[in-house]
Amino acid sequence: MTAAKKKERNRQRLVDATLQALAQYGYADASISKIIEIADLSRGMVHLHFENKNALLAAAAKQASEEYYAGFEDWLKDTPADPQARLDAIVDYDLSPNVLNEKNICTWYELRGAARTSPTIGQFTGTRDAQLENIYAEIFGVMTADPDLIQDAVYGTISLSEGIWIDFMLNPSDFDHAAAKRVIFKFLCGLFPKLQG
Amino acid sequence: MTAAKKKERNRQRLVDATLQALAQYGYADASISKIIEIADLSRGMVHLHFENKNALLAAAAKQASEEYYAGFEDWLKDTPADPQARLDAIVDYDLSPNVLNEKNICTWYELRGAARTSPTIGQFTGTRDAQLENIYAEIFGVMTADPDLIQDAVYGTISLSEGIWIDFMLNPSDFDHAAAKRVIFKFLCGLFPKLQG
DNA sequence: GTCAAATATGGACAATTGTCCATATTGGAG
DNA sequence: CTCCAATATGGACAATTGTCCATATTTGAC
Repeated sequence: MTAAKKKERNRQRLVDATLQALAQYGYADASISKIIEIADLSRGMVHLHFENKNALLAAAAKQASEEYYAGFEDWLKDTPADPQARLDAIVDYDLSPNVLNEKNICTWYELRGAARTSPTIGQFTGTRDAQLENIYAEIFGVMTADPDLIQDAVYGTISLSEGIWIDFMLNPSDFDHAAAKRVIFKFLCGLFPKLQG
Repeated sequence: MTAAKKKERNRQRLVDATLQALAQYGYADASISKIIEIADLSRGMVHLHFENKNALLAAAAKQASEEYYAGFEDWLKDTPADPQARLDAIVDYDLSPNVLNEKNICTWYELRGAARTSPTIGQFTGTRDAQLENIYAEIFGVMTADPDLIQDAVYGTISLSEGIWIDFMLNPSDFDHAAAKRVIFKFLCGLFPKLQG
């Protein structure tokens, strides 16, 4: 393996270890000591690859955000263009183990909390949120010309998903996939009676 | 002022300062140094009133939880018993500045994150959640006999409120009260067509 | 094989953390 | 007023934090 590849691999290990530490210990206790222990690398590596700890956290936030969309596009690539099918697929994706697993959800919760005091991290949590809004807005735009309805649908669907993720985080073992999907579609059907629930 | 009263007042200042520090700096940076600076008390006071820092955080979580319900009962005390009026009042309460203000929402977010690794804190965030479920379940129980519908309504309403609170936290200046209330009632009307909304 | 550059190691460092305690101040019963 | 217990102060303490650097190892061009 070339030197550049080895270096890149270690950088990646640091980012992955950071995400795991966030999920496992929370933002407050995701220290560099814990991160390098998970990554099985030495202390100096953080400084070699990143300006400081906050830059490492930002890189982790960036990756978490990008992973969501990479999986998203892959999940939807064979989905028909009609709104019903696409909504169904998106909701399934958001409730699939790709997205809805303890590590992902907890990490995201911690990063969002950190975003409040760290603009560098907020940049990445914010863009993920904005992208998701656009995706929903596009689909709902096919179903209605009423901009207020589109806005309500986007806002409601995202908020509802957000709340469901938090419920999952607080009580992963009790989580009821079917109920979650059913509730989201009950909301959507209330707004768009044409949809099948 | 008696000695006991002065002591109790200082204990209260510690708890209040803790909640403020959580909102202002986040759980990770809400150190004892910051807390006593906000409370304008000396370092040893934490140990006099609480076994350790975690007990102080737990007391803060307890108070935050209880304040929610104290305000809740006060807000609803003159509300008619019919479901429509009560739901309207509850949603208004959850969107009122009593509940939906930056300090409250940020504090709650931080405490919930901390609850994940601290059972002592989780105890209080958990009971608040459970109480809220009961309140909603009781109201929906008046509107339908279908237990599945009740469960979906409770789950959806709480998740949606939760998501809306997070949206507020992430973007308090852009928050649209009217839209939030409208979306919640669109959800409820989808489930219970009899509702006006 | 040689050697300079790139990469990695792990300890040093000041700053800050939560805990604890010796001391000072205050309150109120006698 | 006296004096002891209750309350409050602020510094000491080891542990841990994030940062930085001297040293070691590895890489790959020559």
